[in-house]
Amino acid sequence: MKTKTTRLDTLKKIITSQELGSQDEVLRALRAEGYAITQATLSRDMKLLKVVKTAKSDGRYVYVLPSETLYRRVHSPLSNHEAMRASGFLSIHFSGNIVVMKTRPGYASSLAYNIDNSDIPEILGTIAGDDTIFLVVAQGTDEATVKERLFGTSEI
Amino acid sequence: MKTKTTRLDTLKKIITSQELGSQDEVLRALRAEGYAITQATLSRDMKLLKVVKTAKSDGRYVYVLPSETLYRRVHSPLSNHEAMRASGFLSIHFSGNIVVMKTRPGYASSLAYNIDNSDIPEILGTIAGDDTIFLVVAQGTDEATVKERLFGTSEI
DNA sequence: ATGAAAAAAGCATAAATATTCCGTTTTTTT
DNA sequence: AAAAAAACGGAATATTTATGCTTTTTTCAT
Repeated sequence: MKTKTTRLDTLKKIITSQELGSQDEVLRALRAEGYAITQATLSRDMKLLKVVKTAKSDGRYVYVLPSETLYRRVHSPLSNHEAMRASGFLSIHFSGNIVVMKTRPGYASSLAYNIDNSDIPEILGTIAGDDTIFLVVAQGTDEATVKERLFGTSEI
Repeated sequence: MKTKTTRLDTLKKIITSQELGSQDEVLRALRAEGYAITQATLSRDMKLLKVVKTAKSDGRYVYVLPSETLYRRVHSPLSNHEAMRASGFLSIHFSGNIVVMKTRPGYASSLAYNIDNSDIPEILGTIAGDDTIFLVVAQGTDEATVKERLFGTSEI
């Protein structure tokens, strides 16, 4: 389907899953997914999605989605422990029905995005900052269950 | 007022206090504060500070200082009440294991950053918006303890 | 289905931003 | 204190991004 909405979804997927530093690169990624648009349109799409270009510590630039876009539903199951590490995950702590996850700086929103989209019933919702995610879990859910759901094992 | 550090501080101040949409505008604001630099330098400064340009809903662009970079260099051990005031702190309220702090507009992320870096074990994590910070504390931690840790006294 | 109106997207270009290539200053090392 | 190394920043320029204008496509009310 080549509608604008699916293109925007694809764009979001591309931006969260790859580290691209210019609109031309993004454009190529979009082409690879079957969306042939011009840079002008991409610029407008990005403005719409409020995508920002930010500097990484290694001197390169990357596009990132702001947390507003966190609450969208796309379909991508959440990954295993390896993928968690790759996603900047650092630590997890529990306090009542709140889970606090720490990530490497800048990684919180994309990880939260993935968690959101993994549709784990016990996880009611997430809020992400720059390097911290708050996760509200259903009443009565215990640590082991959450870890099991998130990582595939409770041994974290 | 001639060092790079003070210039960066001024830049941060300008970016958090005004809504500027192009480096030229920022450049003029910097000139008004006595820093005559070129766009090239500003671009480098912004890269350093990880400033991002983001779209507002009204179609304009604004520069934003991400919380991660906000206080990398500013290091105040927020221990006393004075320091808290200087950091924009307004109020604190408790609800179970969640603490809600209010700050003057724009100060939340910097204060949260300082709290994060103070490594208080009872505080599991923080998330900041513009003038509000959510803080999750470890189960069983009481108000007095949190205040003691944050302010050096529980009399706030 | 048809024409009017709105939305979307392309093209060309303006505007904005990043970087290369130096000369200069500051800091560090010996 | 001289030599070496690193940091700084400007001018010019390359690169990137935004947008005015126009055409095409879609939507919607008859």
